[in-house]
Amino acid sequence: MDSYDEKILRMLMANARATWSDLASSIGLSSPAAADRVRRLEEKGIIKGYGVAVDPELVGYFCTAFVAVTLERAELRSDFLHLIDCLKEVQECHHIAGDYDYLLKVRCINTKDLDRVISSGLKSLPGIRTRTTIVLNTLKESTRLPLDQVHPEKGE
Amino acid sequence: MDSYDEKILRMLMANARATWSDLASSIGLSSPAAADRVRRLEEKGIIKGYGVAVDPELVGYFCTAFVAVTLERAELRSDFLHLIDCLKEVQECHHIAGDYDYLLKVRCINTKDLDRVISSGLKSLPGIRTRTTIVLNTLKESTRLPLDQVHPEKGE
DNA sequence: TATGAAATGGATTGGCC
DNA sequence: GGCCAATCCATTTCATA
Repeated sequence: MDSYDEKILRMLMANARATWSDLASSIGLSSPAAADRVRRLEEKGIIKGYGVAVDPELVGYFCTAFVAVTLERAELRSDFLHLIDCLKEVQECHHIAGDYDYLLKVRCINTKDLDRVISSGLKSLPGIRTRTTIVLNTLKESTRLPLDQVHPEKGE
Repeated sequence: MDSYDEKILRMLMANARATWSDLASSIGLSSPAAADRVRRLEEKGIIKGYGVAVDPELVGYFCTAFVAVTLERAELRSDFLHLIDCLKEVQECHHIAGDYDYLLKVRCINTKDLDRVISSGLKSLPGIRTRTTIVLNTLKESTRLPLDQVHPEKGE
């Protein structure tokens, strides 16, 4: 992870479909060298994959919500994690400190669809307690890391 | 937005660096047709961009938190939104229903860095109240939309 | 690990349906 | 809107440092 790698990550964060030659010239290396570095970043697991940012509303997803979850019995944990894995509407699942155990980010078609995910999906487990926070409007949503301070000793 | 476009989005969500010919053959079109469709999806705003998924911990970001924010006076709103825009550590900002006004997702180097973002960043505004929830572990984090039910009438 | 040149293969353009 | 064919350009490989 030197400054070339940082530039590569920054470039790919801005446009993952950039050609190797664009990538290479923008960071000041030859194409083979840039491609080699990207392959190594992939092998190290620093680059986990490439994706596309789709406007959720333009494809019919009008409802975003955060669902805080508490499991009333510890035995539920593995069932819960499996359920989360299967529910495509659950985009994120974080184990959190505080009053609740997990925080989920859920993306649905509308509130009726959210009801389905919560009532037929999550609540299909017994001893699960939820608190849902509806998102009224999303003002910022970036998958980019700050990348101001990359720790070089990591990822080697 | 017909079934070809849906397949394109699904393919790009899985690997945005796929070549045109891979993309084309996987959806059953010729390369120029596939490239045309992607260009149209970009023009319509359905595709907002392409990105790379970087492992946060492997580049030194060990702390994720959700910060709920309440603004005590409505006049703060524009200053707050400008601040959010500038703070690179704030990856997401959602206007929410409920006890708090906004929910932020924040990605930092460590808890000390989180303290800096909250104390010197957010709290630099007067009348702002926050409640921070630390993420202990992230079990799922995908930027993919479910895309099970694309509304064809939208995005035309 | 980087470079440069050669060979390969994919992307783009234009004509046509 | 899509296909095919031809041109053009990017990627990959290999030899070298």
